[in-house]
Amino acid sequence: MDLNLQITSSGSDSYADGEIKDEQTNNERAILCTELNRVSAENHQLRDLLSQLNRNCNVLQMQVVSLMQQQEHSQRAQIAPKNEIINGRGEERNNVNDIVERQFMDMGQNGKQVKTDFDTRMIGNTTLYLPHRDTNESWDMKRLGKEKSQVPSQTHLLDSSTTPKLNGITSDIDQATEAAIRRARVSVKARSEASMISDGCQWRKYGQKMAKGNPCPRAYYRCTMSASCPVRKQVQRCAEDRSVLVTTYEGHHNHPLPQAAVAMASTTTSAATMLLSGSMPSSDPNYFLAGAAINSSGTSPISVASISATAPFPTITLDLTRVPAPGAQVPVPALPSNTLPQRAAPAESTFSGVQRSHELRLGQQSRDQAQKLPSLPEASRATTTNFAADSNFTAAIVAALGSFMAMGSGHQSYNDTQIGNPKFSGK
DNA sequence: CGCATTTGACCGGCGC
DNA sequence: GCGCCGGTCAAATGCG
Repeated sequence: MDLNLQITSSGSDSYADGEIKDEQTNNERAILCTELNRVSAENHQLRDLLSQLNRNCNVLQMQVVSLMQQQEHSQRAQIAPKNEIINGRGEERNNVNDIVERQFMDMGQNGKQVKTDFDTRMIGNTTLYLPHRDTNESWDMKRLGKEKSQVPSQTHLLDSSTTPKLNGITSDIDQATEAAIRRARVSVKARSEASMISDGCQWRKYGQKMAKGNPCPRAYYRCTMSASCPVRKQVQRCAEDRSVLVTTYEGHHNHPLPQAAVAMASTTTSAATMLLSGSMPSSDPNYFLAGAAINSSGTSPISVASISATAPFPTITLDLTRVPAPGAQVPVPALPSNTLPQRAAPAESTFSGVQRSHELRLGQQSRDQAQKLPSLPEASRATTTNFAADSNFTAAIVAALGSFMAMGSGHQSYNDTQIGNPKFSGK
């Protein structure tokens, strides 16, 4: 206002007009810059908030899983507490959990230091160790179970796989172990007509080979969410059953992951860690880790996860084709729908994994036969109980299964190359 | 035109 | 040393 008065009182009108316009332009520019800065700052804050919410969501998901496992265990312990005491399984489990907890402790310089990295929360009798809110924790989630003195403690260590460092914890793992973990592999077998299962990550195909003993070509992908991400995966159709897609993951991500990808990444890392924990019997070439869910007839166990020592690299296989799980009924917190990848899904290229497996069975069998399948709660209870022997890995597997089911509603694979499809010519 | 995929070449490990 | 095999590279090709 003052400026206008001064200018209008000057002698040169044309000069004054030009100056006024310049001043107005400068003012508008300054205002716009200020506004832009404000919006940028607000945007930054919102992103931080969103990131924090995602982390909290992951933490809560894993806590729910863990609590449900504990609940299941409590119920079973009430049903047959004597059996465990008589056959000594209770003691054995405690030993296992001691090992798990020791593994966790070993990852830090000492347990005390590790624990001080977390806030603690009490839910019932369970102590939860959460990452500090005010730090950019590379841990998506850590959880320690009940105190040792109580019935089977469960320790869930979820390597974030989303960041290069684990804030003073990974730094204590010697490099050889880290290298070994990188070489450890996790295979996922799932029924899918799509060329690739949706795991929430973005992949770029960098090669394809015909592998010996399988007429279907093997495709090689690398993660493209970060330029330096070391994660690779191989996708190949099963020779025996070409409706089954075998996806093998290697390495862990060194960048933040979308929530939809967290479960799989966690599974990979947890499996790798577990594989190297020495918990598997050396005498067994193929050791069925867990998931020996007994079906309703009580005859044939359904293997869900197995460890292979015969493969060139330590490999754990999750066989989702055998999980008799209809859709969303698994007692696993399905990921919220808003965590689904944004890419629109075409009609047919959706991964349905477990769900499709079940649908196929229903399509091939009569209703009566289908009803003979183990009911889900029954099967999952057995699975959960057996998994509890290695709870570190349990939560990750369960989370991965839940994630798959949540994604079953439709997500396009990153590319639509048909692996093993007749129209696809191998090398 | 830029980017993703394809595919032949290349490399290293392993067994003989 | 040689061949086989799995894995990766990179130029060519295709596609939107």
